Amino acid sequence: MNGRTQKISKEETCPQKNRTVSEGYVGGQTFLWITENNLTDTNQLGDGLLEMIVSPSNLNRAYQQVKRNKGSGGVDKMEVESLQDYLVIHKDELITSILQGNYRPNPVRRVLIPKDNGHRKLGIPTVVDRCIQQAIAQVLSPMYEPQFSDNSYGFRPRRNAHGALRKCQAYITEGYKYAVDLDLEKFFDTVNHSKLIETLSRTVKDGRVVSLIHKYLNAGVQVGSKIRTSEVGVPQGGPLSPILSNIMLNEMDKELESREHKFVRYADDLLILCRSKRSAERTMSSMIHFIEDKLFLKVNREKSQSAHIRKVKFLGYSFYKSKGEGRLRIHRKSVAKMKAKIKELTSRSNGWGNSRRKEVLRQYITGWGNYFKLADMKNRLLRIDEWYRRRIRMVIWKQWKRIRTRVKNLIKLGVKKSKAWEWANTRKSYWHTANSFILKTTITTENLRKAGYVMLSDQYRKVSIKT
DNA sequence: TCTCCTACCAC
RNA sequence: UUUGUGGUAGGAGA
Repeated sequence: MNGRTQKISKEETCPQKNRTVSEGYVGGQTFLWITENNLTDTNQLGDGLLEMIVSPSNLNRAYQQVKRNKGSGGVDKMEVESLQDYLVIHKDELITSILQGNYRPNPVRRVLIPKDNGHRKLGIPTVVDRCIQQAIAQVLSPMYEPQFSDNSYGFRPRRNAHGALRKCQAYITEGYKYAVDLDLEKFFDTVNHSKLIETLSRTVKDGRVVSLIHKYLNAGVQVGSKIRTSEVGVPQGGPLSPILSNIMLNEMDKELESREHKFVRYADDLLILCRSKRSAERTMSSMIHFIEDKLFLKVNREKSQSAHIRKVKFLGYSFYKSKGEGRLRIHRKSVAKMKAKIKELTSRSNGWGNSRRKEVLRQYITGWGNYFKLADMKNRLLRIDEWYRRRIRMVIWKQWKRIRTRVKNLIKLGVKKSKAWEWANTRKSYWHTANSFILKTTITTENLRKAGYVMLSDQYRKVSIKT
């Protein structure tokens, strides 16, 4: 199964490794291996932002990123494998049409993916558009990073969910026991274009860049063979979308900061910490007002609440306070999800082979345990482990039961008793060794306790890294 | 120490 | 069945 991937990586890494052979005649641009065939036009680098975006080094980095992600194609069905060939041929006309302002992005391909409730709408741009969007994002990111809030953690370099959770924990320790949990309804679909463009042009002074981004917002979606225009929303699926969402919601962050609220935001998930129930309620209604009237976004009132910190769910965790300190625990929905997944992996994965099943389980458990390692849960860890062991035993028992009924049927049909039981025992020992192997080696206390130890060492690391 | 690749997890 | 960030494990190399 990994023969294919090895082959691909060999084929694709070789030209990159060998790129230095051309160093002699292409001078300073050698590291841009897309352009090494035709780089007569590299001295168009000005100080304009658009020129920075279409500069060979930036476009090259963007291309590399798009290729690395190995996403599927957009409406033109071009895949990332053929992207390089396309770019070396059409790079010049692409760049000039972008610079002249007559580049028209393709509409995005509509893909629906199942979510917990309902489905999520994705808009997948063509691979070429993903490159250009990535190039824009790469230039915008360093411009915006300094002005983004310290309390915003989603979609940002060197920031993660764990940082957001640590911050919540710190606020709770400081005595903020009530929280406003605001859920922005279908955030990506409801972004108001003119508000976003207005916010954008406050920082992005190059009007051509703003207009290019505007074109991406207006590119529309293709459903079947029809192209539908998009007056609101930013397509969920483009490299530009995450930073645009942060640019939009940075306005909200600034408002919260000017009101001196304690808050933590992860993408469109917002938690405002308050000292009292009354102030939480007041904050919630005034922030809903602000978000809907000033930012023209919609707040999902059913999912939003102001409540004691024990009741809120944030990034898969929930909170409580013990001995004056804020603590984290795994929200029960996350535990339920994990159980469902393990159930699926242990029972419905027939025909996968045992080593494969063991490997998949190990990967899932380590990933899961690693994400939820911030939770205070020695007891919880052991409970999960116990549950898992019972689950495996049950699977073994069920299989044995199935074998026994089958043996009885065979005897009824006239098969010799000894022959039937001999067969049964070989089946039994097969299943038993298969499953007890998993029981012993995959998860168990060792693996889960390891997650607990990692948590402790991580606290040390966290202190030193996190300034 | 660093670079690159794969796989998985969370949001 | 997509994008982004971060994390974990494994592999190849100097």
